[in-house]
Amino acid sequence: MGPVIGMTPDKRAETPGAEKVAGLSQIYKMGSLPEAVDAARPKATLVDSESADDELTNLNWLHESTNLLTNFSLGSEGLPIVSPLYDIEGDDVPSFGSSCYQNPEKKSATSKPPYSFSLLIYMAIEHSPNKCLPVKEIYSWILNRFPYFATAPTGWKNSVRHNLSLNKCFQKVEKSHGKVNGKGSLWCVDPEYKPNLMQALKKQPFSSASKFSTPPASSQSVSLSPHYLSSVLKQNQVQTLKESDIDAATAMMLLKTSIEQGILECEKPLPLKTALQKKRSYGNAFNHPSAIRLQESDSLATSIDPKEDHNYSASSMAAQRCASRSSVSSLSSVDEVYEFIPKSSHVGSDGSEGFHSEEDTDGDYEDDPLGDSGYASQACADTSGKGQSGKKMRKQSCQEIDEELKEAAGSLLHLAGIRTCLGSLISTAKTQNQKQRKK
DNA sequence: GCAATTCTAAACAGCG
DNA sequence: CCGCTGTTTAGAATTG
Repeated sequence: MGPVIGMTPDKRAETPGAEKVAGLSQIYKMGSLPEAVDAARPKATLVDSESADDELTNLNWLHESTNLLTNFSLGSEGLPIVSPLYDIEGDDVPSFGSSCYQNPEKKSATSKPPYSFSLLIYMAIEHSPNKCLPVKEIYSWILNRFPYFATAPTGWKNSVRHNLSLNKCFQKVEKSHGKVNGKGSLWCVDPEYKPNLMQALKKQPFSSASKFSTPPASSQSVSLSPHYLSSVLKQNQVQTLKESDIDAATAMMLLKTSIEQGILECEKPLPLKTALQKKRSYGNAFNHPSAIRLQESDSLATSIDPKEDHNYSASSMAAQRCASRSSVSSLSSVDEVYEFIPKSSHVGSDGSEGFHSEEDTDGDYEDDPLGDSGYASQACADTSGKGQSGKKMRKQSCQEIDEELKEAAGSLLHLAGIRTCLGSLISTAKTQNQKQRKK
């Protein structure tokens, strides 16, 4: 987080919020003090960087944070304090900046959000009804939720754009359907990377509470990540059901194969390693034509991914590909999501192993697609010359894939819903039938 | 110490 | 021309 500290002295003098940030960045750096801490603490303590440092070393914050976790889960109004997560959970069509859940961020108006820009963008986009936002809307969402940026140096917008451009999690979608502002594009979250983003979110300070809190079963003190994930899932379900045309044929295939093999299978508690392997090979659970088609498209898309060349090493993209193969399934079952979270959260400190096992043969997996850290890998990217055109091609195919994914996911989700709904009906009908036969 | 990650700054081009 | 958007590069700080 040091960049602010790393600002040149003159720049720091220029920027009004800089001195605040310098102190607060210590808190941010910790990555363990959620904004709830800000809310529960006197602001003076926050601004005092020295005391923050002390707390860093003497671990008092840990004790505090355990207390704060209560507040963290439940706000004063009985609402989860982590509004972005809560929001996604609560509303299909989120309202911006007007509801009660905007307060938590505003409580920490002077503190830098404990989210990376990637996650901020992700949350902003996920909050949008269409899961697509122009840059301006992303700005405003962030501003709305994290007023810190209102006083922060304007460079953060540059950082947002920088992230959008460089981060392969975000796709640029040309405004084709008569959007109002002719300027700029819409930005969406690449569905391939949603699981990764969610995992990254899980790794954030807020969701680190899940490490302390009880499993999701405990209703009110439920960990946030499952909340978030399930809420995103719910939203995706609604979204896909609304937006996608459900291919009946595909649906039947899904009903016969994927659901049986995938969802049913994933409902069983699995050993960690098995679960992880299943995660990796989830594409296998979708061994129906459309799934195969998707996989093919997937590999096609990723194979021409210029970002892969530019931003990330091939090995990391292999991880992305692998993760992406499970993206549909990752969002297709709450059970699976829930199954995944606690395990991944205790697999490793960063939970990165959540998407793979040590036995991976697809390459060296890297779980975090969020960074713009590809700079280093540029050195080994000998195909970086593909540049823009390749990226556009990739974007196009990604859009196509996105559509296909939506369709498939929609079909699957829809059928899963039908299945669960009809399941009881069918079973009751069966029992009734059996009773009649017995008579 | 090093690599990876993240953030910030800046330059530049394209577009409205 | 100006402002916004998007891309790219460079550098600094942090973290594991």
